[in-house]
Amino acid sequence: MPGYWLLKTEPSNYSYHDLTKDKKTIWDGVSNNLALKYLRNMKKGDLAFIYHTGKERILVGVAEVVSDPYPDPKQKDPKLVVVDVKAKQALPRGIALKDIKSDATFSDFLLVRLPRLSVMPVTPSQWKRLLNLAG
DNA sequence: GCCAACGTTGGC
DNA sequence: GCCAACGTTGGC
Repeated sequence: MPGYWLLKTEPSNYSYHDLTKDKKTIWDGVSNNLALKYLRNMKKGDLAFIYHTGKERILVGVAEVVSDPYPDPKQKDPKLVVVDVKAKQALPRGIALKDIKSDATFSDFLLVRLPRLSVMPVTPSQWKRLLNLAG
């Protein structure tokens, strides 16, 4: 069974659209310790929601993790890991942050609990419910 | 544009 | 090793 994750990105820097265009990218730039810990727990074949921060605040698509975590080749510090991700599917209907926040089911969701975390796990039941909401 | 929450830095 | 000051993130 694959693990489920959520990856945040600022769309003016790198959007889900960019990922669909690139097909595949290196998910780098993560420096927060907790976020790095989660990154290190990823494995090839896991799935991740892509969330747009900033003006959009919408869950936009699903990506597949296509590598195990490895040290960022552009960094000297081996703790700074990255993974390769590939666009899988844009969500038919994006899910706005406010809809997630107003849903009591998601009161434990880390996206709500820790607003500044950029990489986080998603439980299977959260994953399923979000997919349902997305159509 | 503001500010709360959190992380990081640096003086002690 | 503590903690005040500062910087950054991201929602509002």
